[in-house]
Amino acid sequence: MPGRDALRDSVLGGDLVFLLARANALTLAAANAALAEHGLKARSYSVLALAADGARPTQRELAEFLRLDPSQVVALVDGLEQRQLVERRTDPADRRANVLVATDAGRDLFARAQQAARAVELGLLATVTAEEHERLAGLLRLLAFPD
Amino acid sequence: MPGRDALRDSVLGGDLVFLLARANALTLAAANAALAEHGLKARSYSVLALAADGARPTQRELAEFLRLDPSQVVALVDGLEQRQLVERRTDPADRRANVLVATDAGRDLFARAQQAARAVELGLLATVTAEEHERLAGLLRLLAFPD
DNA sequence: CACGGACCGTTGAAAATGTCAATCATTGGT
DNA sequence: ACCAATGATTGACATTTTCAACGGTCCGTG
Repeated sequence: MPGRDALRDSVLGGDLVFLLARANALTLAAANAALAEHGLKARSYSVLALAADGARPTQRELAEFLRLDPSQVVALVDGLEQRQLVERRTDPADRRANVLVATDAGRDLFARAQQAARAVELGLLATVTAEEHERLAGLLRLLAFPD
Repeated sequence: MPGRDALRDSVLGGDLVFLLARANALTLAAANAALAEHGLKARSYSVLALAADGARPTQRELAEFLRLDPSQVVALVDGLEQRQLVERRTDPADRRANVLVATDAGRDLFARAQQAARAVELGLLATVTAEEHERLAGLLRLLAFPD
């Protein structure tokens, strides 16, 4: 029987793809748990966040940014729109496209949910200095946005 | 119309959970593409890896380590066993448990797949020094294994 | 020793996600 | 004015996730 962490010291222990997958699974679960009290999940929180800070993204931009199929964005936006947290406005510059805008209620909810999200993030990295925290974010950005 | 990266500079740009999700999605896709020529995906590669380096993990240990439901491990191991890459041996110390062992063919395939995996990882972090690469792995380990 | 509760692997079903093609309205270039 | 390309939407389909139930085994307690 391998000790509790014989596996951790195996080849996969240095495998970035695996570490990313596992870290993602754990943090996603933590985030979903914290967002649940606001009726959100990481996905809907992300959409609300982008709508709330005035970037006025189209659904296609949302899909690309969140790495979702456009049809998944439809469902996500439907949910938020039914709760009156977000509005679809047809883009005056391109009437095929919908631009997402948060309602006042949406911004309010986001502000509260964001605190929960921040608390989770700090909890996850409680053992690390703010400097290392930022370094991690920077390295992840490199992986998340390879230009 | 937000510039190509107005979204990137939004609140989510500093959201660790989001960055992890996106980085995971991209690296997973890259890894799956590279492993496909060996008939593997990231999941089956991980199982094979753990079987191949002699840790002799039980399926339950595999499930916990890979953050999968035990029933998913069944399917994964079934696939590898049918291809004779891996064997189930009932643990002599606990006859309820199966211990996973790679066959010679399994170890061979793993050796080849591992090269592909390493190449992907280096490609993903090509813009970064080896030191930063290792620092990233270390920080991810903190998130992936919060003890 | 026998019992009973806990645990391992397996199965099967249900729910959630992901992927894809087809469609309609609109755009932009020729 | 045409037509290929694009954004959103729908519906179908595959894959993945999650859960409950089961038979076999283990182990501590009576």
